[in-house]
Amino acid sequence: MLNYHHLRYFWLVAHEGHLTRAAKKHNIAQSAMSMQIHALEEYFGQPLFVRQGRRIELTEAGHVALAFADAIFAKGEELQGTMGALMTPRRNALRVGALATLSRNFQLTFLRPVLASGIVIRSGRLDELLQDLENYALDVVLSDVMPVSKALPSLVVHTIAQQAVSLVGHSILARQQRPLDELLRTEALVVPAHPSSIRTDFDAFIDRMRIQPTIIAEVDDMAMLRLVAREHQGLAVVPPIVVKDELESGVLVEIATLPGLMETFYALTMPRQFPHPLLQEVLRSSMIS
Amino acid sequence: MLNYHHLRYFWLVAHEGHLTRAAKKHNIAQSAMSMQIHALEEYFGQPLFVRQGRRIELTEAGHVALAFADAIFAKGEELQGTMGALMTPRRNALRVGALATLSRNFQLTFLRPVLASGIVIRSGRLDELLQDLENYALDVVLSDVMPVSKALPSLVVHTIAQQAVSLVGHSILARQQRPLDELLRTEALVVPAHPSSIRTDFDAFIDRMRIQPTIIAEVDDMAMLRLVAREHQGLAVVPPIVVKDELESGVLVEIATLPGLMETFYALTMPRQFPHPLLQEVLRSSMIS
DNA sequence: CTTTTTTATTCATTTTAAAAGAATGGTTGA
DNA sequence: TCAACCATTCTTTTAAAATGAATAAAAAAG
Repeated sequence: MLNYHHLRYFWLVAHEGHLTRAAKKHNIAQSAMSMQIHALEEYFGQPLFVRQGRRIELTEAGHVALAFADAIFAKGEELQGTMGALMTPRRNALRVGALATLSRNFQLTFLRPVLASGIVIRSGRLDELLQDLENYALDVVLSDVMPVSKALPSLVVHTIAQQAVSLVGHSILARQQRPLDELLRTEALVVPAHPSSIRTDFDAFIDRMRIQPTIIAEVDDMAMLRLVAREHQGLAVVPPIVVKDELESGVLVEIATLPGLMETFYALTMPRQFPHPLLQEVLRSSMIS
Repeated sequence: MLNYHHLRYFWLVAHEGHLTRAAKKHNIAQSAMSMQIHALEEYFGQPLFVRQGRRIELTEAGHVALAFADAIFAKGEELQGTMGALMTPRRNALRVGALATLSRNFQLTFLRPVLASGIVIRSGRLDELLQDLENYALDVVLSDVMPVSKALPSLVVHTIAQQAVSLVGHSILARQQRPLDELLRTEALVVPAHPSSIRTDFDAFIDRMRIQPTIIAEVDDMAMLRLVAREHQGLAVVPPIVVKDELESGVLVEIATLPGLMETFYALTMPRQFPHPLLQEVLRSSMIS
């Protein structure tokens, strides 16, 4: 019978690339690591690692075994998460993590189909939320930045919406008739703070246009950005959905659209044996086809 | 960390339905079983079994856990099989198991696309071959009977060919002009033996027709059936491919087609993380679309 | 070219986890 | 009501895994 304890050590070392580092990282004597992995190699009847100088590298068999080990331990993690979720009182609720800086209106739009079915929303930083996603403490994370692929290789990225980014401000003078580059040069701007895909794209945009804008406020939270845009006499760089209410009531108007600037929204999930039914529902109704 | 040793015991007991029986079956003290499963329950924070009279039943959480355990241990088995396959000298060869009674011409037709790439063919009974398939000692099993689904729940069944079944015999008198039911009533017949899909269907056919044919030979091996058909003066119930050479040379002729009788060929495989490349090739070129 | 650092391996020893064995107690069905 | 069946619990034994120290091998530094 395959010894999963041996397999786990192999898996740890394979991902670390170094036996000693893996041992240190997990507070295990390196001798223990070495012996258990050798036991596994003996069981398989072939080496999984070859010593390549001061590091160890996977053999062909090692690569095959690692792929299986990845699958096996991913399932184990998912099992743990699912069992944990079964115990929580609101266990049928869809657990949503939302980037704290994300537009609340957007979150609402995304979640509207299942609002009545019970959901739990948590805000936080992307790394925190992804951590919880990985631990199956969350079912989905909403983000407007694509996480670096290295962070979580098994992540599933659903692109659920794209929207233009606009210059928004109070309706004064003949603002809407003035050309875009003049607006950007002369008006005081409120922009999303780094890191945010809008800001990154905006910086690239003004660099292309050779404009040095006057930025008087950088705000990472979209809800805050909305309030600042409402108070301020300058212009805000935001997707219209953020100031939806103000646009409808006429407090703010869309002065111009920033060409080529698109904000993309992602729903990030883990590959699941039993995907949350509500999650499938919202993804189906939100997917960009 | 999830203890896979505990999980395996849970898995064994869950499939057995009885703790004691599972323990006996695997030569483990029932106390050991009980304790390890309790450790798992404690780890999950909830019971996996409830005692229901003299048997134990899975809780809801238990059902969820079992589904994961199935997936995990299936992967483990596949890993073992793959590692074993890596060591064999002809490890790139496609390992084909063929029902011993299957037409050789059919096997050849199926395997022709990859004949040059190295293959290993083994004949045997279906249960033996399926056993080897499950242990990843074979990549594919060719059969003309659909295995009972209970035998191997995870089996993948590819339907790769269907062909008519004919009455074949020497070209004498005006055989080909006589009606089918007269042929079946008066001619001595050579037919495939039980169990075979052709024979089952043939029995149903003659029952519908209310015919009591004179069966003078029952042969399970198609190669043997071919020889018998060639020697014999009566008629053989076979798919034409079995006597392909004789039909082409004119030694035998197709007297009639048996309406509604179809032999179906299946390629049986296990779901694989790394399907054999040659297998994908032959399946692609053989699949009935 | 030698020394130092880093890293894997090996082995004897200790520690921990698992298995066995025996006794107990609850259900079920004859 | 009693015997058969089955799960649980406890103590003891056994096996597996972890440790710690010594060894060996390779790369980097001097």
